[in-house]
Amino acid sequence: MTTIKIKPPEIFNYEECLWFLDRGFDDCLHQINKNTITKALKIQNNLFLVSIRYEGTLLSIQILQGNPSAKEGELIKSYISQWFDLYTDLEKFYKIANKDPVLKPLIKKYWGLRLIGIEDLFEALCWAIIGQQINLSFAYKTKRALVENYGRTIEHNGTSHYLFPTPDTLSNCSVEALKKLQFSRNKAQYLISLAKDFRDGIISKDQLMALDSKENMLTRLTNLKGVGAWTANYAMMKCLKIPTAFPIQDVGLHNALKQQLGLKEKPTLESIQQLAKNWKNWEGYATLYLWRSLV
DNA sequence: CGCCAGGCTTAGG
DNA sequence: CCTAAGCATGGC
Repeated sequence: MTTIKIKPPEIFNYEECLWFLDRGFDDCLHQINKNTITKALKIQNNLFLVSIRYEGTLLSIQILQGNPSAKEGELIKSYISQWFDLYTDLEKFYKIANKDPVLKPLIKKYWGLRLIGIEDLFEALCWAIIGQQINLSFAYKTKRALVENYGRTIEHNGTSHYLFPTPDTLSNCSVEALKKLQFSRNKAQYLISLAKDFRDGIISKDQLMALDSKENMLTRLTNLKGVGAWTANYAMMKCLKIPTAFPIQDVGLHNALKQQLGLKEKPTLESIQQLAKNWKNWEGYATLYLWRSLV
C-alpha cells in the first residue's frame, strides 16, 4: 500500500484542523474515525480513497484504494497540502493578529488552525448556495441528499465514500427532482444553472485563477445566478485561497464579533469595516478564527 | 402572526 | 440607487 508523507509548516495544529472537519455536523464528503480522516478524491479523472493521520511531525497519507502513478502521488500530496492550506505563511497573520484586540486571544486559543478548503470550485459554490439563509444542520442534510443521489461512490470495507456530483450530472437534473431533496425552487434552479455554466466552460477555477484581481473575480462570480457577494467571497476564501476574501455579510461572523466584543446587538457593516482595518490582507483568516470562536 | 439560520433575485419606488 | 418580499425548512 502506498503511503505519502507531508511535512507541515511549523505553525500547524492537527487537532484544530480536525475540529473544523468534525464540528458536530454530518459532512458526507469525508469521514472521521478518532484521529483519522478518510476521503474520496478524484485526481485526473481517477478515483482514490485516502486516509490521513498525524504521526510524530508528519501528515501520513495512506492510499486505501486506487493505485496512483508517481505523478498522481505528487498530485495527491499537493491536493492534501492545499486542502489543509499548508502553503500559507501563518506567521505573518499572527504578527498582525497579535496587535488586534479581537484576534489576539483567538490566535492563542486556536494556534495552528488552518483554513480547510474546498478544492473544487463547483463544489464550493454549490455548497455556499446550499447553505444560504438556512441553518447549517439543514444545509448538511440537503447536501448529503444531493451527494447520495448524484455523487459517485467508492466502496471500502462496507462503507460508501462519496464524491461531490459533477456539473455534467447535475446539469441533467430537473428542478422538481431537486425539490424532492428539500431544495427550494430558487436553489434548485441556481444549482442546475451553475452546473450548466461549468459544463459549458462559462466558468472554471482555472479561468478565475488567471485573473489579476479580486475585483475581477468577484464580478465573474456574482454574474452567476444565485451567487451574490457573500457566496463569491466564501468561494474565494475556501477555494481560490484569496487571503483578502472577506464574507463580511456572514451571520456567523456577526455573531462571533458580537460575542467577542460583548455587544448587545450584532455589529453594523460599517463597524465591521472599521475593525477589519486591523486585519488588512488577512480578512479570510480573521473570519476563520472568528468562526472558530463560535461554540 | 415566531424568529432567525454561513443570502439571493426580482419587483417596485 | 435603495428597500421589501418571497423563498423552504429546522431548531430553539
